[in-house]
Amino acid sequence: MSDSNPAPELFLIDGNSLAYRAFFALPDSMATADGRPTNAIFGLASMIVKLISDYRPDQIMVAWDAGMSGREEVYPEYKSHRPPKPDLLRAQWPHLVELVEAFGYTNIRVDGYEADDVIASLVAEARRRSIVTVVVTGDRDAYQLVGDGVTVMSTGRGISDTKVYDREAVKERYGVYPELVTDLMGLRGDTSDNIPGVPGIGEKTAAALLEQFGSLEEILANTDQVSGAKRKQNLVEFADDARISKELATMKFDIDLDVDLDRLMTTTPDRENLREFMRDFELRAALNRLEEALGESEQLPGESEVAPGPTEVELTSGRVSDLKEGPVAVEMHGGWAATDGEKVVGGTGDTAAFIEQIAGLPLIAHDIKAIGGRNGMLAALEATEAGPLIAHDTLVAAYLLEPTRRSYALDDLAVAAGLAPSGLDDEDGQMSLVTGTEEEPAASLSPEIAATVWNLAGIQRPRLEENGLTKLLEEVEQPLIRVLAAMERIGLKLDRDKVDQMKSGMSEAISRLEARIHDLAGHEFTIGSPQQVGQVLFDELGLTRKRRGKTGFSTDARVLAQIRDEHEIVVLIEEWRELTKLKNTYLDPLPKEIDPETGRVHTTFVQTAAPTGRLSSIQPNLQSIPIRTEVGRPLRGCFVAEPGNLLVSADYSQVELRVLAHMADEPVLKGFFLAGEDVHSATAAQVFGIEPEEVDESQRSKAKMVNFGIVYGLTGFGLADRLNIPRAEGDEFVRAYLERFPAVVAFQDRVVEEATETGYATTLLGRRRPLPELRSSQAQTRRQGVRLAVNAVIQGSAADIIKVAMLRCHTALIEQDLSSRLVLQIHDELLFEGPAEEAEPVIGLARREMCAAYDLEPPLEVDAGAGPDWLAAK
DNA sequence: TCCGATCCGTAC
DNA sequence: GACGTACGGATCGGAA
Repeated sequence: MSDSNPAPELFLIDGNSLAYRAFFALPDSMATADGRPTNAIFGLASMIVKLISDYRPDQIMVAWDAGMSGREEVYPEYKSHRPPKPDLLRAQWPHLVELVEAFGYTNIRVDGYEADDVIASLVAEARRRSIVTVVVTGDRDAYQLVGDGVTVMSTGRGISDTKVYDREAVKERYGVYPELVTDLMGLRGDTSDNIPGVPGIGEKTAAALLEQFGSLEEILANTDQVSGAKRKQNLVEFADDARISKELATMKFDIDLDVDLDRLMTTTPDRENLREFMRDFELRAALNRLEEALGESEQLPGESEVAPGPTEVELTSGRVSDLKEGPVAVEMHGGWAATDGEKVVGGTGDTAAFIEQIAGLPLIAHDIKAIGGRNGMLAALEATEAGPLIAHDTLVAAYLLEPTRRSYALDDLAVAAGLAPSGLDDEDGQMSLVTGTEEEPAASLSPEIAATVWNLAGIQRPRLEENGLTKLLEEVEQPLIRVLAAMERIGLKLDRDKVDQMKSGMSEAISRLEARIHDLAGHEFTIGSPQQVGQVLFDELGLTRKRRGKTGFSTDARVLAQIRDEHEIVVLIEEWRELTKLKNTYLDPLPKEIDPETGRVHTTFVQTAAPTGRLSSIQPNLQSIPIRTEVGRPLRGCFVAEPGNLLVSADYSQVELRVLAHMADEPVLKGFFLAGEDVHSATAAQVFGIEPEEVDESQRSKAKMVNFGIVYGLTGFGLADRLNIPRAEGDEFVRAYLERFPAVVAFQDRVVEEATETGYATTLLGRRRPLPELRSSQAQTRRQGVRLAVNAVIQGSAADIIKVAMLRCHTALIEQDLSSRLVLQIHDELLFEGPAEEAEPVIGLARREMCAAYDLEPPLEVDAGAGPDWLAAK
């Protein structure tokens, strides 16, 4: 917008558009403490606050859909493929209207009409009264309204990035002026509204044609002059579609609104009402910004925990010693910077000196493990006399507060907390500075980042406290950062020669399989394409279709196993899949991960990936190295100890079932473990009502699946599907199991009840997973919530336990002056490497520390072994 | 050419 | 129409 434009007076918001945008842009985990979803409410509130803060408008009006404006009569398919409103959005819908009321602004809906037509008619009215108007929407049709005192503020991917379009901006973006926007839409269509347009004509082509001919009708009248035979033909063939599409995209300016704009322009917000509403929905950040914008800093009860800290960043010097005593927020991307909450110090060079200075200080940082890479800040601090002291990691804290967040990028967290973004781009967890400019070199952002980290930490502290997460953070997750960093640094040796040996002959074997498969199919096809495999198996060869997915019939391993006898091609495809999987996923990529510096592979553990509390492993993922099949298992043997060293593997026996027995206080299940019985056989004996010694392998295997299923939130249907038995039998199994273990049922009920009540499931160590699903109006979603709740508690508690075990093992190794070290964690297994002579003591140490990690009833048990490679160690 | 959705398969 | 949690490879189709 140019400077000469007068200040806007009226903002017209397309409520439907904004609500949907906000809903999909913001995490659906966003909810009040009692579990009511708020992401759309927050998004709309934020937008209104932004408008107030940036423009001080005289009036804001929000229009809502109340029909289709008759478009469905012109074109029955209009918006017909839209999925129904998601439950979590539906739940918020009435409150969106309330929100606008609480602001004291006007909701407007006209029966039978869509929001954008209401807006168009309001725009017409505003024009007549010379009111400068901004239309706020994510709907691109609205550009037709631009001009003559009217602009369109368009919301982008996030709700916060907006752009205001005037005539020239529309032309620049779409290649046409506003009056031709509907012609453009007619040509290109709009998939989101199910408007067809002309095939093969996209935005660029449409704009070029309009440039050339002047209008849609001119184009359609002169198709003979259009270049390209196919395009010409399509224009003739789909001319009517284009006309209908244009009509559908054309907004109605002539709805009888029956509103007195002049009177509405003078309404004022009721502030107390608004505060009450925002408090109820816990929209702290939006409220804070509003208060700030309105220059009223009066604090609300319970809202006094405002972050201290530097709001303006000004470098005072380049020495950390100029900071006062206490925690410092540190940053080291590009340049370096540190702040004590009052002043910020920073510089560009000599990070080594900086590290020296912060050693031993309580540090606040965002993802300290990643700062400077694997041999970065933490490694350097470990090498100093005083070592690192992690007082607060904003990444890990954010994860405990909101374990289902999609993004933990610093600026996303900052913005969500109501802070100004720092300008850092750490989308993929790898922080990098946004592109600097000539005047503003990128490195100069370090001070802003440090200040943002400090402020964010200040907001997180009281929230952690309120949610009982401080102890978990300070005693488990943050200490674990150093352990994980050490594991990543040490890495694990991969024997390249052994991998090459496994690979030898594999390409030839795959080629032979391919040739035979094509031969049997009678033609060549892409075996790697499930779609084409499905066509060959089901359409051409007529084999039995089992399950179907979104796009076609499934060809996954379980289906293939079931139709193995119907045609010899099936086994060949199974073999081809197994070999190509092994080669493409492991044998080919893994050797590339060997670091030339160390000769070892160094995974990265992600502490914030799984909402249950589990770790994940990436680049490479060493938590999914094959072990179950003959073909894959030898790969474990390729991971070896250095000469003179051994690997020690120690894994919990049935940790999740023990956690279940403990938490459910289930006497029979506990009895199995206490008596040292085979839990699956014992379960089978119970469920089938026979003696343990009578249990056959098939019965044991079924009981095993049930046991696993319980941990995952068993259903009869799911079990039947997996055991390949009728639905009724699956139900019967589940019924028989639950009848024998009534305490398990009580436990599940308890978990679900508590989670429904509080909005989250809680593990042994107080880790929380929000479960908005349980409050859904849809039964299917609620059932999913039940499964998630049960699983979050069991899997999450097991994750808690092994994290404690890792800390204990790490500490014990150092205290006992052993040089063996942890190298991997695979959920219930710890892998160590060290001198061969330490193997026995390390096995003992691992057993002790892992068993002592948590006092369960039945107690934890550990199997451990040592060997020159990972396969031999188990 | 790139990116996201989908399917699939590996681990626990 | 998934009984949970991950990561990663391949294909495919749409957008650029």
